[in-house]
Amino acid sequence: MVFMSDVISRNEMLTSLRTGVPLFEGLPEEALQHAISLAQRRRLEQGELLFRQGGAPEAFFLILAGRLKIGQTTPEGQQIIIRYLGPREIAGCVAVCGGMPYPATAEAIETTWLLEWTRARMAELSGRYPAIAMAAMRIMGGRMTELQDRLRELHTDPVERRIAHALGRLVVQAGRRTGSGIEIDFPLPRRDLAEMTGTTLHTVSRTLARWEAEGIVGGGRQRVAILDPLGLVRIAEDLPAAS
Amino acid sequence: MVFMSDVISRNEMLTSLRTGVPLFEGLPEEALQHAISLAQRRRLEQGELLFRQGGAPEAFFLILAGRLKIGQTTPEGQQIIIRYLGPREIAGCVAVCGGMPYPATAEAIETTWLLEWTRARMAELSGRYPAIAMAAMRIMGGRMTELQDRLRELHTDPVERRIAHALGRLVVQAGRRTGSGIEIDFPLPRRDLAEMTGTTLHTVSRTLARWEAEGIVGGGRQRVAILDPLGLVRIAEDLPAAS
DNA sequence: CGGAGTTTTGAAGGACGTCAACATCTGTGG
DNA sequence: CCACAGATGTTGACGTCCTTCAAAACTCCG
Repeated sequence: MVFMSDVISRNEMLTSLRTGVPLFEGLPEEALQHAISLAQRRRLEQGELLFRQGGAPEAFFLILAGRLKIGQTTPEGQQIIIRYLGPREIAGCVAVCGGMPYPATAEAIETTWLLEWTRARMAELSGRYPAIAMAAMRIMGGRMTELQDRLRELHTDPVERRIAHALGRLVVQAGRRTGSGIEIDFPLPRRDLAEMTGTTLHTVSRTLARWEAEGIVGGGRQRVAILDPLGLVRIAEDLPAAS
Repeated sequence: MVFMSDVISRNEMLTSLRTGVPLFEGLPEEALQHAISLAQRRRLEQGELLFRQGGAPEAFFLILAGRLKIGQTTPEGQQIIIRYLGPREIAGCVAVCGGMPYPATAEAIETTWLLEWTRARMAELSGRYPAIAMAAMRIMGGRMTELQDRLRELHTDPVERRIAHALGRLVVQAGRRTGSGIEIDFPLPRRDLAEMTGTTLHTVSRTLARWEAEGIVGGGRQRVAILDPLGLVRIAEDLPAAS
């Protein structure tokens, strides 16, 4: 990955951002250059927090490389994971666009490079180039839809289906083909999978163990690989076991 | 309510929309007039659907009077309620702003008056007056935060606390002072309260019966009134019973 | 090799859903 | 005005999915 170097040229960065970045969808070249010229580059080590739940919305981020975990903590210390964010995705949009405190905490789960815009600069940009504001709204709309779907799942589906759905989403977002199947491309402890699906690590462990015996998933410590994607879909959608 | 008449003047409507409508926050008078001149007025009877989950995003709405229920249905027919929307709130923003199908279904639970903008007109407006786009983003941000909070609740809180939280939100949104307490100002069957909190009408019934015995809530068929708001907060926040 | 973090597995218990029956209210038509 | 049907709400008994509690095995890293 080109961003892994601290000394890449602006040109290299521009090239990689020109396509596949939802935030810049449909944005003219000149606007893209202007936007990037207003950004700060920033590096975050594994375990570092980018922002904290309840903190003032100071900046808005685009992930160049690495991965963030967005989570919420209850007053009692319970954690849940709202979502993971990877390269080309944005972070902090709810707070910065809405002018409210960050609703969740963002932690780097691996070394992460970001572009950072202050709130003022973001406002300036989205005023000058409406396409950026439109794109941000599209992104928020998509995330909102996903949240609604998860809310429904949590209401209506048993644990097993929720875990299957969560893995399905992770495959789309961070799946990497390997010889025998598709692997989730970052360390994913059972504990985190539990916090994504509203259950306990015990139940996740038991469920994965059963699936492993059935040849649906594999993997080791903090690793999950899907060996039989169709089998997983069958569980997620509660279909009868096709012979 | 002034809107209850089908024959109100444009001036009357303008006056009522000038303040307290989040969508028009900080909008200059001229923009407000322009926006309203582009809108269609529309009336919906109780039980009618405004839009359907999965439908193409045709229009964007501002509620003048009445109330909508936003819900999702699973393929198996299970229902959940995402939220209620009342006067001065907007509907359809996720779909229209994001250019995606409506993620949920909107049903009028009482006779409802709306302003309606087509997708094209909304795009035109938010391009011309960035303040409208900003306001829409603020609103979406707020709703997203609320969804995240509910997701966390559903993961971490027992049923009783979730019902208490749901009632708390309804009080803020649609509470009406009465002699003895605060009443939720629209018909709210146990069934709906269950679909808001991810439980069954049986559990809701049992819980409300217990609270009624403790003097915390009251009400009858499709009616809920909060008699002891502090008691409800105590349950929602899991505080020790203050003497 | 030791220690911390992660995962597995078993057993017990409980919160809440499911099933079932009944009560209550509302509106409709005779 | 009453009877009836249908929707809504109440309540009890029972079962179960999943959490909680507990302990041990495994893995990684210094």
